[in-house]
Amino acid sequence: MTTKVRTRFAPSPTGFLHIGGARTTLYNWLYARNHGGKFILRIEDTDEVRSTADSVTAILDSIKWLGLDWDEGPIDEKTDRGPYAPYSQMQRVAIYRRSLDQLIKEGKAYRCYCTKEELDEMRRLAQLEKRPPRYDGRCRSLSDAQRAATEAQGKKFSIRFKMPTEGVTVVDDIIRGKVSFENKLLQDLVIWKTTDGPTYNFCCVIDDHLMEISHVTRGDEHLSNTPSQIQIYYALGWTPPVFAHLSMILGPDGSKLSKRHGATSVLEYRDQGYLPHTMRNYLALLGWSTSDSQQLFTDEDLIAKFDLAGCQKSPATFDTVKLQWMNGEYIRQTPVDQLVELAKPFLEKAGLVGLPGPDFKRVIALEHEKFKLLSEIPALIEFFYKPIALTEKAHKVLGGSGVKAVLLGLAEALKDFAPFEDKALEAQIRKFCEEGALKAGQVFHPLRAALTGRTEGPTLFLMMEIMGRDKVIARLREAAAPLA
RNA sequence: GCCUCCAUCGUCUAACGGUUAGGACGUGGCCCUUUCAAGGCCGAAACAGGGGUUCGAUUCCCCUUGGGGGCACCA
Repeated sequence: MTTKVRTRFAPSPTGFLHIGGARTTLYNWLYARNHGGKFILRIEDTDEVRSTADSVTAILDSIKWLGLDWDEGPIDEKTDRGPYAPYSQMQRVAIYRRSLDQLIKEGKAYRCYCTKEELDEMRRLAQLEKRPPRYDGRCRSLSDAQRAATEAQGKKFSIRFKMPTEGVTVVDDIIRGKVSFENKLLQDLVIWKTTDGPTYNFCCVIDDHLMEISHVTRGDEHLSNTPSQIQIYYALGWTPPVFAHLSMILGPDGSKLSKRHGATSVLEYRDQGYLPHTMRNYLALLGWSTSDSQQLFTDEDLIAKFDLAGCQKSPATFDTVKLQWMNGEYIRQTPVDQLVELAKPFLEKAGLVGLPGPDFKRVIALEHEKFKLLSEIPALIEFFYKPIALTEKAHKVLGGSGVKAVLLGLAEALKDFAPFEDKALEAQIRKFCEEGALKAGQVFHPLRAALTGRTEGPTLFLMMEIMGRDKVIARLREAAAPLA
């Protein structure tokens, strides 16, 4: 019998999709696609105070931008698609309540009347006495009479799940192997809040079972929840899915990746000008690799080769430098027409769209191999469109002796020169050098400085062709004017 | 404090007892070149430490050290 593969990503909408979540999504997606299975998106919004609709939107947008699709789940803020709808937990409360009733009826869960203060005190004492800080089970064996008396006082209650007190629970993890936990260390967790709503560890189990999830792949931080969840599966008479816990992503200083390390939201990477394909490829390699250490993958390649069993157990450091290198690789692989489209929002933002000047396509093609980020395109090409501002180095180059005569001479030599094209221009300018007994460098460097305001930039003559005669002559004269 | 996981170049990683410990990013040098890139070639750079097991350990076991995660009526 073959089990069909069904994976899921189940974010709680309390913020943006961060890099770690993106990788978890990617791995689930890859695994499902690799096995011809389904990838499900489920929204875990049981935290009523922190969950927001904006977060749901941001998460959906992030996953879409990454270029990943899901077979079941919310398709927008209002609509769900798939046979197990709804896919947002707050719309599934009636379902959880049925399982809750079952557990209570079978004596596997009980009412707990402890207040937050009592629980805090319990934890504090336990810590003090160097015992594991866990709920001591004081409401577990209340008699009916005690219960009635307590409730007569109008005390509110939560509902706790009775964990086994002996034996071990073994988590069989694809990545980590068998991990055992002593049951006496598990605590009776709250599965239903005082506010009459379900908690994460409860919903998660029920949904993964009902949605027939075959593989639960999630972050390392959930590993210690897993034995408790497994016990809930057992209590409900269900078989747990296969688990895979991914190691964390760390910042450059070795601590958990967070805001102080820079961008953590997927959307920020979009806004910085990374390509979705770069993110997919880079994230895939952060904790997973092929035995030949292949670096660049097409999506088909990635789907074909990806395997959860090959994932690294140790945490990985997120390296922006390598990310940028990879983005440069993929930008170079992008056809110019497409690159122009991708650059549009950035050109727009920089105020270059609509200004007189050459076609973006020619300019972008000219500098194509230089871009590492889409966001740096405007700065590298803006001298074609905006008045130039001299960098310090360029200023120095123009201040050299004899530069004024060179610039004016060039303006004269080019003012009627035709055709105003790459090769012809090069021949003409080299001739100009010869006639003036000038070294190429003595002419090329001031020329570049005058035309671009900088000392580095695109290949000179093709750039002049694209810039056009009028602008070239004007800038030569403009640069020469203030010189002695 | 308790539970649990992890440990190869600066970083991501390969190695499934026997290798000159391989690749990639970054880095150093050279080449190409009007500049900056891109590209090509060459180089430096790692098995955390200590015990075992074994003819032989980066690889298996134990301890130490270091790091991560968890210990909520948050997910």
